[in-house]
Amino acid sequence: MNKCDQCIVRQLSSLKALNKDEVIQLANSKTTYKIKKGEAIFEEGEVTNGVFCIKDGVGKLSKLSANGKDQIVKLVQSGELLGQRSMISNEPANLSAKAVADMEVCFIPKAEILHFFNNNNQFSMNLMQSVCEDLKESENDKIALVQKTVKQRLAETLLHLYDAFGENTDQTLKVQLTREELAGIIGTATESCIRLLSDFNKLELIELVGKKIKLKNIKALKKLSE
Amino acid sequence: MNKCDQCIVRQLSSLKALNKDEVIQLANSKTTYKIKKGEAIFEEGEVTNGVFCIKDGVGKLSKLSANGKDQIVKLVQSGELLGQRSMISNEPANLSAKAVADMEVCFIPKAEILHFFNNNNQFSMNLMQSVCEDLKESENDKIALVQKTVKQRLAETLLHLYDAFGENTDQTLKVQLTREELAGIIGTATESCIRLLSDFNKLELIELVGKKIKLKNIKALKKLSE
DNA sequence: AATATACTATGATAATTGTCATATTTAATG
DNA sequence: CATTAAATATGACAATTATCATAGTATATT
Repeated sequence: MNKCDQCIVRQLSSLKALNKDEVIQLANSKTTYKIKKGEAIFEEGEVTNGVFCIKDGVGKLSKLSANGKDQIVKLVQSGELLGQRSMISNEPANLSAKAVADMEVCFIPKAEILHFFNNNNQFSMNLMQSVCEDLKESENDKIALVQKTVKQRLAETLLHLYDAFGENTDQTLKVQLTREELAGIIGTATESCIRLLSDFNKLELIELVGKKIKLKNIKALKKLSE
Repeated sequence: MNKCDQCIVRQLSSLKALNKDEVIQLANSKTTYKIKKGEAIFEEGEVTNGVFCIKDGVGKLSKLSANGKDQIVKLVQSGELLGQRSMISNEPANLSAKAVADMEVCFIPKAEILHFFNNNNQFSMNLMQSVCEDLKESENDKIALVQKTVKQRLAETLLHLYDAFGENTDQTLKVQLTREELAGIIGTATESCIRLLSDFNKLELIELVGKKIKLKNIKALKKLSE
C-alpha cells in the first residue's frame, strides 16, 4: 500500500490536518482506482458511502437534464476531495462525477472520515471550510448565470480554466474540454458556445488551435467578462 | 435575558444539539435585535464575527449587480441560522441579508459558535449538514436556472414559497414579496415576472388578489414547472 | 383629502439565445 | 486505408426574454 503521507491530496485537502497515526489508518483503509476519460466515478443517485481523493487527473460534477444536456456544476482536479456532501448529508449523490482526463482516485470509507471528523477538530474545521468554499462559489456562479450574458460567462470561464489548470507549452489551455462540455459549464447550447468561440477567435481574444484554445488577450477577456 | 431553551431556533437549527449548560452559555452571550422590513441585518462585504438566529420574520440573502438589480440567493425564516458561511470561512459576508418581513434576530458571537463546534460533535455535524443542504440547494438552483425557462422557474418558485411559508386564511401566499423581489429570486426582469403572473392569472393557475398571490391549480403549476 | 411616491401592469420593440439543418473537419474502428 | 462515427463549424430562423415607454393603481405622507 502507498503511504498516503506523500500524496498530493494529503497536502492540499482537509486531510492535511491528519496526524501520523491517522494517516496510517487512512492508508490502511483506502482503495485506489484508475478511471479512464469519460468513465464515471459515481453516478447521480448512487450511494457512495465514502469520499474520493483525486490523486491525478481532472473530473467533472454534472447533472443530466430532461432534454439530455449535461450541466456541469464544477470541475475538480488533483488534490481535491469528492463526494463529501452526500456523505455528510447521508444522501445519494446529487450529481454524477466523471473523468474529463484519465484519473487516479482513492476511495476512503465513510467510517474513517467520520472518525476523523469527530476526533480531529482541525480536520472537521477544514472539511467545513471546504464545503463553505464550494457554497460560496456555487452562489456566485448562480448570480453570474443570471446577471451575465453567455458571452461574458464564456470569457469568465476561459479565464477560470486558465487560472485553475494552467497552460501547455504551446500556450493552449491544459484542460481539454469538448465544446459541449464547455457549453455545459457556462450553461448554454453547444452551438452558441462554438459560435462565440469563433467570434472570440476573429476578435483575436483567443486562438483556436484545432480543438485546443489559446488565450491571446487576457486583459480584454477580463474586461469583457465584467 | 430570555432562556434560549424555548426558542424556535434552538428547536430547528444546528443548535438543537446543545446541552443544558451550553444553552445557558448561549443565552448569556447573545444579543437580541429587531429589524424592520427593508432594513439590513448585514451588508455584502461586512465582517460579521458571529451568526444570527432568526427568531421571527423572513429575510432574504441577496447580491446587488452592476446594473442595480438585486439577485436573491435564498429566503430565510424563523428557526434558521444566518452568516454561518462567512464566519466559518473567516471572510466578509458574500451576500447582504435584509428583512422581507419584520424580524427578530439574536446575534451569537463567533467565539461561542467555535467553542460549540470544537466541543460538541453533534453540533459540528449539524452545522456541517446545514451547510451541505445549502450547497445542494444552490447547485440545484443553478441547474434550474440554465435548464428551465423563466415560466417554469416562476411556477417552481411559487410552489416553493407555498411549501416553505404556507398560506394566509384567504389562501394567499404568506410571504409577501414585491414583484421585483420575486423576479430577483427567479432571475429575470421585473416586467417579465409581472407579465407571466398575468398569464398565470388568465390561465387560472393563480389568482392575483391585489399584490397578493393565491395558488389556484397546484397540480397544473407542478406540471408546468417540470 | 390631496399630492407624491412606489409598485403593478401592459404594449412595442430589440437583443439574445436556442433550435434545426447541413457542411466540414477530425478521430476511431475494422 | 477506407469507412463510419463523432466533434466542430456556420447559416437561417424562431422563441424567449430584456428594455424602454407609458399608464394605471395602491400606499404613504403631509
